[in-house]
Amino acid sequence: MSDGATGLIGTEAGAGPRHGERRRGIDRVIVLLEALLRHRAPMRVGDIAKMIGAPRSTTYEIVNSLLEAEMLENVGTEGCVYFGRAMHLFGWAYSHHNAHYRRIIETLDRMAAETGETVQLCGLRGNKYIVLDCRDSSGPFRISSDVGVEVPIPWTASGRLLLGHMSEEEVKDFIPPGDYKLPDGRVIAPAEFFSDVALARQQGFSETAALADRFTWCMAAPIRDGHGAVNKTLCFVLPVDTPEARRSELLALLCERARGLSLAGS
Amino acid sequence: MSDGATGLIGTEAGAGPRHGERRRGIDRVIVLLEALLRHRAPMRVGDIAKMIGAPRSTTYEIVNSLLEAEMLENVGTEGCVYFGRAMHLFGWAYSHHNAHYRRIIETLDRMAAETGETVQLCGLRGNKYIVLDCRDSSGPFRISSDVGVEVPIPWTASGRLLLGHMSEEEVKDFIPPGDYKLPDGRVIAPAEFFSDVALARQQGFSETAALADRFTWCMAAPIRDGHGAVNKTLCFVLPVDTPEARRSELLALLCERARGLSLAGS
DNA sequence: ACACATTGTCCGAAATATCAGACAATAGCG
DNA sequence: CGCTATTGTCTGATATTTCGGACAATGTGT
Repeated sequence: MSDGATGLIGTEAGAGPRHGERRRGIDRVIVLLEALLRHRAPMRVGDIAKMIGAPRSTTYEIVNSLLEAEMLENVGTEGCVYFGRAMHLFGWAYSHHNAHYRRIIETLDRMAAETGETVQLCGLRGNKYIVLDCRDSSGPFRISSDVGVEVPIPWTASGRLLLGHMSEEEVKDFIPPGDYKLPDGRVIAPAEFFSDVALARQQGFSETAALADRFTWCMAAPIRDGHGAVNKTLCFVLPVDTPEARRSELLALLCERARGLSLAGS
Repeated sequence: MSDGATGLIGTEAGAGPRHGERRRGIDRVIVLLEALLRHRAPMRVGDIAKMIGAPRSTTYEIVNSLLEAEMLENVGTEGCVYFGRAMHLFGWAYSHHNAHYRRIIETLDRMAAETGETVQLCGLRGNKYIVLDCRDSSGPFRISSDVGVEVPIPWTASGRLLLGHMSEEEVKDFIPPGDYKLPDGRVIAPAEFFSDVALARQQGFSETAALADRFTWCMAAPIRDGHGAVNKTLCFVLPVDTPEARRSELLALLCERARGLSLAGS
């Protein structure tokens, strides 16, 4: 999925209110949509209610309103709902409105076509890493990239760049201790991660191998905003056994394109 | 944009309530998002309030909540807001969850790459036509396709297929009389449109020239669901002077791919 | 400088949403 | 079949949201 992570990070959207605590409908809507995104699959209304800690009748009311608006839609025959067409339209409006983002999308398309590899646009969401957009390779090694899935930052090449503006202390406070444990049980020493962050900052790119996914090699380069800040990265996700010469070539391309997408002043 | 229409159809989302009529926050959210989608550009909060007929303080409250949730984001320096990153993530979840939709997206990609033309997935929204997804051509004749923009049905090749399940009477009642007037002032006779619908139903495809846009030729083929219903179409938007041989070739490809995307039972 | 318009926030009372629970219908299990 | 669980909807009173208006600050135009 993201910088090669292959597992769904199961975190319940458990920020439900104490029993009886009233919440505005709007806040319920927001929590419901977040929970559904985290779940990544259609859910029954009763389960949604349990998941977000809302009364069943309220949840039905909200879901029915969102169904009517096509922000949700019914899926299958067992009373499940998931995101609806309207979300796709809103999302398209978001991603195609902004000229910069459009350039990013075109770059993703071009790079995937030119190289036959998986290309991703990545960023942070809270204290987690996410893939924001992706063009999968058309080659035999297909990475299944889950846009929007939250992944622990230390698992990722991008993460090492995206925290470059933070001091060691700040990074330490930002990342939950449990996030240093990889999917296969290995643990990244925080000190090692901090020096990776420093190295990425100095080099202007970052590479990781077999962290989130034992079979992938990930490389990331920063896209800088007008103030020099890095809040998005451009990444390749490669088979771990990609020859070094090929990797060098791809890294050079990645850095060049990311630099091209960086805004003036950087 | 859609089946070649080149103008933004300015319709105010003027279904605001009578003054003083209380509305739930949720309903306000839905109306606000719809209005913003119709507007297609960032708006100031005061203007949104006017547009949807809501009190300014309520609108500020709602916008602030949606900003916090990243469903909206600030744009520029003049207090404008537009859709936010969370929408993109919700939309991606929608369009990549469903295996059928994923196949459609892949087909769009492939057809655009193979032909160098603009390919669209189209459908209805209420009594208007919209482009649901699109892959623009990489050639010199770039169609600017606005996914989500509502367009009068008689302006489009797809529209002639999407109403195929309706009787003449039903079509007549469904389409507002003003929708037969083209962007350049010409008027389509309803009787002519009805027979176009019948012909499209019989032929299993539809072609129009220079309707929504004087410079484009549009062809559409139906994607049938498991019950044989047509609620999506696959389209090409071509330069109006495309040679007939080329058009025949593209039409054959279009029909074949649309058939391939149609679900069993059709 | 002045006048007017807009922005973002705050306020309080009337309107009503939200909650917890109930009900009927349906589904699933032993 | 009986029992339990779940679903979708309905109910009414308390909690609180929504509305219209006000205020201070800022912006715009003459």
